[in-house]
Amino acid sequence: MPNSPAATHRYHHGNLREVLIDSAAQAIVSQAAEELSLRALARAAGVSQTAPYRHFSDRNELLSAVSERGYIQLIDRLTATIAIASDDPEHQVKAAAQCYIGFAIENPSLFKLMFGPLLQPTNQFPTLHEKIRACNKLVQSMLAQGVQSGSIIREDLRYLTNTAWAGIHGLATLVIDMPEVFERHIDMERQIEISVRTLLT
Amino acid sequence: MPNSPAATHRYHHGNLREVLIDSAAQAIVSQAAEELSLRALARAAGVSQTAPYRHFSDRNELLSAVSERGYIQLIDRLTATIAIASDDPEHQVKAAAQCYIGFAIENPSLFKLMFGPLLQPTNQFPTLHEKIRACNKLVQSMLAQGVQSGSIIREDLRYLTNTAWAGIHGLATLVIDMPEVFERHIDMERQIEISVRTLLT
DNA sequence: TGTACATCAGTGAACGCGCGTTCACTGATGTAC
DNA sequence: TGTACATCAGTGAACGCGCGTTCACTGATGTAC
Repeated sequence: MPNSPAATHRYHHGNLREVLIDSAAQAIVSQAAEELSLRALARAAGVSQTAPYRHFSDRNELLSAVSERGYIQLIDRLTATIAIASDDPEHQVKAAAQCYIGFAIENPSLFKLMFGPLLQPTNQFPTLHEKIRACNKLVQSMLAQGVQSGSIIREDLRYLTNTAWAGIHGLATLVIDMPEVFERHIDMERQIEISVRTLLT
Repeated sequence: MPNSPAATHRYHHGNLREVLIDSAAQAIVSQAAEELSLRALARAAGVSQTAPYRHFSDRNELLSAVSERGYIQLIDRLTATIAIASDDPEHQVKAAAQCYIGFAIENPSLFKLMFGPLLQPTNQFPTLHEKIRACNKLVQSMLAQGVQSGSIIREDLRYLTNTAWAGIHGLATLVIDMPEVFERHIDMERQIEISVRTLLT
C-alpha cells in the first residue's frame, strides 16, 4: 500500500522545498512577511523545525523565493492582460494598471514583500533580482508606449514613465495601507481610468 | 544641589511620557516601527521596563503618539512650505511635493508608520485620527487648487486630486523602498518637477 | 545482480535571546482640615 | 502650620511565549564496481 496514510510519512519528504514555498505563499495571504516564521512553516509541512535549513540557508532566502514567485505571477498576469487588451496604448495601460492594483489588493503582504525593503539589497538574491528587472522592464516599456502616444520630448521619457509608474504604485499603496482614509466613496475603476488618462498626459 | 547627578535620579521622573515619545521618535530614525520595543525604550529612558504602562496602555498607544507627532511635523512643514511658495498653484504643489517626499526620505520608518497599516483601524486612536484628517485636508485642498488651475470638470475633482496625491505618494514610496531599482540615474528634483506638471494636466 | 560506500535530507535537543504584559508592591506627592 | 490620607508614578520579579539557528546524529537513497 504505497499510498496508505502511514506510508505518506516518509523520512524523505521529496518535495520539501516547493512545499515550504507553497506554504509560505499561503500564509502570506493573511500575515505580513515579517510575521512568517520558519518554525511555523516547518510545522505546517509536517516536518521538523530544522528541516528547512536543508533547502534554505536562512529565513530571508525562503522569503526571497516567495517574492520571486510573486514576481513571476505578476509578470504573467501583466503579459496576459496586455496581450488581451486592444492596440490602443491608453487602453493597454489602463488594463495593466487594473491588473497591478488588483494584484496588490488581492495579495497586500506579498506585494509589500516584493516592493518593500525587507529583501533589499537585492543583490543577495540573484534570481530574485532577475525577476525584478524583468518586471520592471515590462512595466517601463508598456508605460513608455503609452506615454509616447502623446507628443513628448524624448529626453524626458524615463521621467514620464517613472511618473506613471509612481502614480499607479501610489494608488496601490494607498488603497492597501490606508483604505479608511483613501477609499471612502471612491469607485476604484473610475479612479484608475482618470489616473491613467492624467498620467499619459 | 538640586541638579547634581545623584539628584537627577528621582523616583518620580516627572516627564516620562514625553521622554518616551522622544526616545521612540529618535529610535525610529534607524529602525522600523515594528522593531521598537517598549522595554528598550524604557531602558533608554533609565526607567524600569514596566514604567511605560503608567502612561500608555500598550505598545501601539505609544506608537500612535509617535505617528501623531509625525503628522504634526509634516503638517507644519507643508504649511510653511506652501506659505513661502509663490501664488502660482503649480509652483506651490511642486514645493509641497518636494516637502512631502523629502520628509519620507529623511524619516522612512516614521513615514511608513504614519501611512502604513500598523495603526489601522485608526478609530482606536482618536487624536491620531484627527491629525490624519487634518493632514489629508491640507494635502487635498492644496492639490485641488493646483488641479483646478487647469480647465477641469468639477465632478472629477476628487479623482484628480487623488491621482495627484497617489503620484506623489508613489514617488516617495518607491524611493524609500526600492532605491536600487527606482533611483538609478534619476535627478529627483527633475523627477518631481515633471511628475507634478503631468499630474496637474 | 549484489554489495560497499558516499551523500543526501531528515531528526531532536539545546542555546540564547528578547519580548509584552501582569502582579503585588512602595516611595513620593498633593490636598483637606 | 501640621498631619492624615488618598492618589499617583514608579519598582522588580515573574509568566509564558516564540523565535532563529547550531549541533551531532541517523535513516534513506543512489551509484560504482
